Order: sequence, then C-alpha cells, then structure tokens
Amino acid sequence: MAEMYIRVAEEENEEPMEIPSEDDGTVLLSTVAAQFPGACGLRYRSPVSQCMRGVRLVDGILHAPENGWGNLVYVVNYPKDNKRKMDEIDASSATKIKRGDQKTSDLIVLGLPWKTSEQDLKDYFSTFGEVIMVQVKRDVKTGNSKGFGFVRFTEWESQGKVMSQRHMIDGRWCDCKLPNSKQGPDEPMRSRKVFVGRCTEDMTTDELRQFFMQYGEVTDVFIPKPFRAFAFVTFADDQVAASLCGEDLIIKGISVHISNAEPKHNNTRQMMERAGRFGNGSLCHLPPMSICSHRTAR
DNA sequence: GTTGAGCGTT
Repeated sequence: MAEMYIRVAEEENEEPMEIPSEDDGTVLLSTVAAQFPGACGLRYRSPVSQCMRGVRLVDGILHAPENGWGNLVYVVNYPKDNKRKMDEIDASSATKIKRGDQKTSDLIVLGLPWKTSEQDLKDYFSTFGEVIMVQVKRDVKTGNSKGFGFVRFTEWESQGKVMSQRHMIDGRWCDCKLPNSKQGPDEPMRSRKVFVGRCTEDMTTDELRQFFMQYGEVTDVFIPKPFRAFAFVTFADDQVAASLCGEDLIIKGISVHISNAEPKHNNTRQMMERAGRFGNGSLCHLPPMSICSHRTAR
C-alpha cells in the first residue's frame, strides 16, 4: 500500500496534522502520541449521524472506520479530559467509573479433570456469560494439566454467579474462587511506576508501551533481561499508575497482573540503567543482578 | 504412563 496519511487535530476546527498509517491501513496509537503526547485515542464526527464516534482501539492499534479513514479530521482523545469531567461530575453525584468494584477479575478454577482443555473450559463457562480469557495451567515439560486454571468474564454478574456455586466439569466438581495472589484494596503509594506480573517472553517494550498508553502517557517501559516474566511501566501521572494497581489486564490474550512497583534498595542500579540509555537507544551493559527482590507477601 | 490440595515461570 502506498504511504497514506490521516488528518488529526487537537480540536475539531483546529488545523489538522497528517499522520502516517501502517501498511495494513491501521494507525498506531504511538504514532499519534508522537505528535500529540498523552493521546489515548481518536474520535471523529460521523458524516451520517453527525455524532462524534470513537475509533476502534485494540492493543494500541487504531482501526479505520467502515469506509476507511477517508478525508475526515480525527480529533485526539486525552485521558485527562475524562478525569476532569469525572471530577466535575462526582463532586455532586456518585457516578461510578471510579475504577474498582464493578470490574471483573480472574477466577481460579480448582479441581479440574486432567483431561479438561481450555476449549472445554470456554464452552462450559460461556453458559454463564461472555468469557474473555481461559487458561489451564500445565506442567511446562510434559504439558499435562495441573488440574487448575483461570477464567475471566466480561460481566461482573457472570463472575458473581459462577463464584456462588459449584461446577460439574467433565465429571468432576470444581470450585471457582478469587485467587489469593491478588491483594485486596491496598494503599495507593505515590509511585508513577507499576509492576506488571505474568508477562510472556514475546511481549516487547513497544507492545507494552502501545498497550498501556490507553491509560495515560507512558514515560518508560522496562523489561529485565534475561526473561523474568515481569516488567515495569512508568506513567507520567502517578494517579494513572495508582488506578491500575490490583487489576488484571489482558495483553495479547494473556492476563497480566498490575501491582505497585516496590522501590526496594536497588534504585541505584535502575538509575544507572536509565543514565546509560542515550540517543542510540541502547542500554549500557551491567553484570546480572545477584539477588532480585520482588516478593509479595502471602 | 503416577496425582487431587492448591494459587498464575515476581
């Protein structure tokens, strides 16, 4: 596909800027954010309905409307706009959106038959509502099921129903509970950095940045090497970081867990790593850390 | 090739 540009502006009748699309016709949120720092999405006025419409955003990738991008002017969305509106609103009414109670989280499924597959789980739990994630935990070497897994629903109601009863799955009684890996309502802790647990090896810093951008401006993404199944994401705004703590988010189909990044003692090293990252984007080499200290109390 | 309370390669 020839190089293509879409028109993006800060406000509807301001001078638009042309922003390049990808080869497949999508536009990366990061490309938008490169010109409009802090952007979390796009909207446009539908020529048909005359209403503002949101542009579909999946994992940091903006998808063109039905009839392509066309010549419309797209307007940048910022997370801060919502926050301001929210503050204005919940000064008087107690509107939710406040992030917390109504959101679903992963449920652990205990007692699965060895033979039960993810498809089996999905088929079974779909009778309770839309399922957005299932996992069967397996032995890495043998691939055998460990007899438990996880499920995540779209609707809070489905989750409640599923937790309130026992389940006959492939001939065994199973229980669904809130996993205890998740800490309850915790103290915010004024950090702009969050810990992202349960990362997979194929997640790149770019992809993480793409993903977390939708919540607010991302200032840093750090993935320890060699692979250690977690990452750190730093936001420009500590409130954004705080709002994500305790949540399970789904990146590339994988459920990751967000918690507050505990500073611990090895700050000097992190500062050195930051200092070593210069124009060429490469990282200065440091000897492997002898002891890593990221335990959560259990 | 086994097993049956647990907690997701922090």
